[in-house]
Order: sequence, then C-alpha cells, then structure tokens
Amino acid sequence: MNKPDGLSKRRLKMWIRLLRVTRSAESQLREHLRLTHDTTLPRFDVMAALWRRREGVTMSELSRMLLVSNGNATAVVDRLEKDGFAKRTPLATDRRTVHVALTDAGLKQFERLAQGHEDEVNSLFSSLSDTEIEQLTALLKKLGKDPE
Amino acid sequence: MNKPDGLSKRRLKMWIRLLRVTRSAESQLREHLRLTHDTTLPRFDVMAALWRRREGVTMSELSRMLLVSNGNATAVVDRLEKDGFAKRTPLATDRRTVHVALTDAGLKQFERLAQGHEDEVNSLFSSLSDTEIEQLTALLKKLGKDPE
DNA sequence: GCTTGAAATTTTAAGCTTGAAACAATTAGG
DNA sequence: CCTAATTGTTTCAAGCTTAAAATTTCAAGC
Repeated sequence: MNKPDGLSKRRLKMWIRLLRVTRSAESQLREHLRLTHDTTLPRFDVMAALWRRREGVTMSELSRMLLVSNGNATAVVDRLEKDGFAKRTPLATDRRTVHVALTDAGLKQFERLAQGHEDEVNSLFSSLSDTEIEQLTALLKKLGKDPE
Repeated sequence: MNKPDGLSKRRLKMWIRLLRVTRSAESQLREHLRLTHDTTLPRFDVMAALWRRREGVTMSELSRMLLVSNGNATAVVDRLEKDGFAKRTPLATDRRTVHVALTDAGLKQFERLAQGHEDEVNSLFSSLSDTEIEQLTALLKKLGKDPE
C-alpha cells in the first residue's frame, strides 16, 4: 500500500503547503498590525512600497510592485490619503499620471510600524536556521525568475 | 560597500519573496479557473475540501481546513449552495451543527475542474526539479510544525 | 429544572480585491 | 493635423475576507 505520489501530485501538495504557510503567516502579521497599531496588512504593504521608493511612484508602478490590480491600489491609497498618510501629486509632464508618496505623518507612522513588523516576521520564521533561510530563498528565487 | 544583511533582514526579504511567489501563483490559478470554468479560487478551495471529506464536514472544520474565518466559510458555502453545488444538512445529534457536502452536481463540477487545476499548478512549478520540490516541501513542513 | 457558560453558526459593517468599463491624456501613423 | 491605438487612472459591481456581535443550542453545576 501507500504508493508514492507522482511528481505532479507532489507538486500539488507542495503548493497547498505553500499556501497554508503563507496564509498562516499573513494572518499572524495582520493580527499583530491590528492589535498594536490598529491598521491592516494591505495598508502596511502600500506604505512599505512608498517607503522604499521615497521619491514617489505612479499608481501603476505601485500595483505592479504589490501584484495587485490598479483598482485595488486606488482604493487603498484613497484610504491612506483620507487619513493623511499618503499624498497624490499630479505630474506636470504627463497629466494622466500621478505620483503617490508618503506624507510626513505617513513616514512617521511607517517607522513606528516597521520594526515591530520585522520582529514579527522573524519570530514566524525562527524555526528555520540561517542555512535553511538561504535554501528557501534560493528556491523562491528560482520560482520568481520565469514569467510565472 | 554592500554589507551583507543580518539574519533578521534576510528573513524579512525571504518573507517578501514568499509572498510574491504565492500571490503570483494564486493570480495565475484564479485566471485559469475564471477563463476555463467561470469560477473562482475560493469556491475551488471549498469544493476541494469537500471533495477530500466526502462524508461532509461542519462549518467550523471547513474554516479550519482552509484557514479562513467562519463568516467567510458561511459566505462561500452560501453561494455554492445557491448554485446547487453544495448542500447543508442539519445534524440530528446537535442542532447547532450543520454538515456541508458537495451535491452530485458539485462532485461532477469539481471533477471537471480538478485535472486542469493540477496541470496549472504543475506548469507553475515546472522550474523546480524533483529534488527541489522535496527540499521546498521539507522546509515548508518545518515551518508548518509549530503553532505558527 | 435553572442558570451560566461555552460552542456552532450566521449576521453585520467595514475594508479588500478583482476584472471590466469608462475617461482622460498621450503617442503614432497617415 | 487628425484619427486610432495606447497608456494611466478611476469607477463600478460583484465577490471575498475579517473581526465582532448576535443567535441558537448544548452542557454543567447547582
């Protein structure tokens, strides 16, 4: 009994496992953000992207960075803007385009969030050794390469 | 220049990579389901869970299996039920509890979906060799162990 | 039997997310 | 120039998702 799975089934099971690990981590990070700073993961993700690109990004760049639809980016930025954490600036050279950036309040807010978030990620992956992190990273890099 | 990151930063970057790979795969799978069968990933996930547990599961079990809130499970099952793919059966021994199961139409529908979905997953992870799949699975298993 | 607490589910409000449609502005070709 | 195609963004409808509140039922302890 217990015939070993074919490659195809093993890939499928691996995918399900991957999904579970990711979901579970997301859920933990979401809870942490909610409890400690009354905010959400999508908001954090947008703020992190705007932090990395301090000079400002277009809405399209933003949605490409986060792999979300542009309608989605619009909605999250709308809410951040309403709360004074982000700001849209029309671009003189191309009036279709808009630059989004963190406000001062947004920068401060992100700085308050960032370390706690990093600590949380760390504790989520503490069961992996230094080497294992490298292995996992290498595998993920390989997956990220091709068109996907 | 280019000081190597500390473990903490490498963990953080690894997490971001993990998230990107997962999102990108999800998006591909979602598109496939939409184009070929006009359905969605959450519906597929619920149907897959009900397929695995043919005898029926309670709503709580279902949400635990999928790592989603029970309100979420309720909503998706509502829609599946409306379309005739799932069915709720009250449990005689405990009137709080309800068993959910696929209907015949649900079973047939899932069978139509499953192979295509598996093929899609396969093509998504085709860049990993047999050994690499095993490695990745082992690392994910390690992550899945603890409370998370 | 009551009451109190716990468990299973649904409901609700708010926010997230998508894909498609609508709009506006730019670019390219004639 | 003008038109057509393209690009950047928003809007929209539908569905997804969560956390919290509300409901219903069960289980224990008095």
